[in-house]
Amino acid sequence: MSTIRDVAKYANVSVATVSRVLNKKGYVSKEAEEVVLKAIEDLDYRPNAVARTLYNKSSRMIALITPDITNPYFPELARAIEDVSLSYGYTVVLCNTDDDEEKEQQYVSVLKQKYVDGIILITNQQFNSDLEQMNVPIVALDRILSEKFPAVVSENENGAMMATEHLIDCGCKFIAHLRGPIGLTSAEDRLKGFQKVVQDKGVASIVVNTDFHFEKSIEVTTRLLEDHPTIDGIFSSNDITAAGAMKAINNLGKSVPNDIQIVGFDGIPLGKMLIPSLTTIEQSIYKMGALGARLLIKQIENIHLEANLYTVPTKLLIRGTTKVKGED
Amino acid sequence: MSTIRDVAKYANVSVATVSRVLNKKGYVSKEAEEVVLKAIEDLDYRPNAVARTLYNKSSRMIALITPDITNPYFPELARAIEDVSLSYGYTVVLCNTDDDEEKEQQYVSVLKQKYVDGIILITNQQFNSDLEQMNVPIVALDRILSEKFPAVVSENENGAMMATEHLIDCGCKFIAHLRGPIGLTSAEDRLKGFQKVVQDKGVASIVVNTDFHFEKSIEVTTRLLEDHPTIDGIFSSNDITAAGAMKAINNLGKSVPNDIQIVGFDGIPLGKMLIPSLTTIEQSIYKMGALGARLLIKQIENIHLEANLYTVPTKLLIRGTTKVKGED
DNA sequence: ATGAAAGCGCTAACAA
DNA sequence: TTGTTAGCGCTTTCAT
Repeated sequence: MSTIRDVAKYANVSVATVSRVLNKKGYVSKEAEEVVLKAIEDLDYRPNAVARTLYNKSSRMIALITPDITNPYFPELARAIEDVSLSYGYTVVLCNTDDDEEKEQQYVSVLKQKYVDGIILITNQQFNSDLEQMNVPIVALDRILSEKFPAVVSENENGAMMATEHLIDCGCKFIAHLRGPIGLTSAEDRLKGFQKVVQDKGVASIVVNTDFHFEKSIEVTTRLLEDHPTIDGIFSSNDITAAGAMKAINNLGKSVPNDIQIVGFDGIPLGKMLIPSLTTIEQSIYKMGALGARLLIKQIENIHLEANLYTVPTKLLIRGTTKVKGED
Repeated sequence: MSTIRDVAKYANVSVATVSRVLNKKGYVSKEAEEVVLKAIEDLDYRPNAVARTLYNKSSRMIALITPDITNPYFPELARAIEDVSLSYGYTVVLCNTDDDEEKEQQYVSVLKQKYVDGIILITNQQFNSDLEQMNVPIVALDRILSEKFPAVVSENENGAMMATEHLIDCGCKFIAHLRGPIGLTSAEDRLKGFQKVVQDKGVASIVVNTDFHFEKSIEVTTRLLEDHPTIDGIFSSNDITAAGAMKAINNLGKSVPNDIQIVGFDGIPLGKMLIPSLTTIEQSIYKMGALGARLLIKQIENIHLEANLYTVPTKLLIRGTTKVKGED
C-alpha cells in the first residue's frame, strides 16, 4: 500500500499538496493537481482511513445498535440504513446487545474509542441505556427513547385505526387487541388507535398483553378465546403475534377468517407465507431506515434538524385473514 | 478523553512505561505499575483504539459480508459471530452487498483502508468475488467458496438423507425435491443426499429447481403438482421454499400432511409459525456462526487450522407436516 | 527498569 | 501557490 509520501515523491510535490488535492481544500495549481492525480492513479494510492480518523476524530462509521437482532424487520431496516450510509461514505457497524446491559456498556466503550460518528438505535424493545452520555448524534427508530434523540416512527395510531376499522367493516362485533410490550411507545400508539375506533363505533372490545413473541401470543390468545368464545376479530400489535393468534385459533379448532378475522401490524414477509396470508398494516420499513440514516448523517454533519419526531405512513394490506377478500 | 501522555504525567513516568503497563509487555517495576494503574483509574483513561490501529495495522474489527441480509438465518448467525467476536475483543462490521458487485468492491476497498482483520462470508447466494486478492483471513459460512478459504457448513447431505428417509418412513411413495440454487454447494449436497436415498430405497422421485425464494417456490410447486398429481411427499431444500410449497398445495385444494407431506431444511423460526408447523432438518446455526468466528480469529492470530472444511451436525425435527406426528 | 524519540499516515497551521 | 513541520495517540527501538 502506498502512502501519501510515496505519492508526493512520485509527483515531485509535498505531502501537503497531495493532501490538498485529496481533500479539495486550499489552493492547488492546475498542473500540480494533474501530476498528483496521475501519481495517485499510477500508484493506485488510497488514503489510509485510520490515519485520517486519528487526525479528524471521525471514523465515518455509524453504529447500528439493536437490543434484538431477531427483530423481524431488522433486515430491511439494516439494508436501508446501509444503503444510505454507504452512499454518503459511511460504514455501518453492527452491535447486537441482546438486551444485555453489560454488552451494551462494552459496545459504547468500544464505539467511543473508535471515534464512531453516530448511532442508530433500532428497537422495539424497552431499553434504558447510558447512551445519553455519549456525545455523538443518535437517532432512534421505531420508538421514542428520550426527548433528546430524534426519532423516526411509523404512523402507529393511524395504522391501528385503519386495522380496527377494517375489522369492523368486515363485520366483527367483538374485537380483541393483542397489545405489544408496555412502555413501548409504538405499541402504545397502536393501542390508542384501537381504543379510539372501538369506542367511537361502540364495538365490544378487550385488550390483552403480549411481549411481541410467538409463543407468548399462542398462550395469551388461547386463554383469551377460552374466556371469550364470542370474539370474532383480533387486531394484533405485530405480525409475529398475529401468527401466534392464528396458531392458537387453529389449535382450538376454529377457522380464520370464518370464525375469527385477524389483522396484524408490520408487513414482514412472514405475513404472506401464512395460510391464509395475513391482512396487516404495512409499515414502510425501508423508508424508516433510510430516513433515520439520513437524519443521523445530517446531525453528524451539523445540519440542524427541523423536527424531533418523524413519522412514516402505514397502509392497510388486505389479504386472507379478513373477509373482504384480497389476494388470498 | 485523557491520553497516554496525561496518564504518564499524572503518574510521573514516561509514556513508554504506561504503554508497557497497558500491554503487559517489557519490564515494569511493581511500583511503577501501581502508580500507572492508579493514574489510569483516576483519569478514567481508555486507550485510543484508532491510534493503536494506526500503529499496529490491526483494527480488531472483523467484517461480516453477506450478499443478502434477508437470508433467513442471518440473525442467529450474526448473533453467534458477534458473541464470539466480542468475547475476543473484536467488533463486527456489517456489510450487506445485496449481490451488487459494485457495492462489494466499495466495501472491500473501505475494509482494507480500515485495517479490518478478517472477513466472514455468510452466504447462500452464489457470489464470485474479488475477495481473494485481499490478504486478510477469510472464513466462508454455509458454502464452500474456494479452496483457499476455510468453510463451515452443515451436514447437508446427511440432513437431506434423514429428511428423505423420514418421508419414506411416513409412507410417501412419490417424492419431489425442491432443490436450491444451482452452483450452491449446500444445495447440491442436499440434492445428493436426497438422490442417494430415493435410489437406494427405489422410491419414485423428481427434482425441480428453485432459487430459495417463496414466490418462485409457489410457482414451481404448483406446476409440479399439476404435472404430477400423485406426488405425496416433498423435501424442500429450505424452509422458505417449504412454506411456498405449502401455500401452493393449499391453493390447489390439497392438504398437508394428509395428501402431501413436507420436510424443510433450516429450522428457522418461520417453521413453527406455519400451520401445520413444519417438519424440518434443523441446522445448528448458532454453532456454525460461532465456529466460523473462532476459526477466523484463530487465523487472525496466526494459529494454524487443522482442517479446511468444518461440518456441523443437522437434526430431524418432526412437527406437523409429516404424519408421524410430533408436537403439532 | 525506564525514558527519549521516531514513526504509523494523515491534516493543517504557518512560512515562504 | 507550495512546502515544512507539528501534531493526532499510540508502540517500540535504542539508549541509559
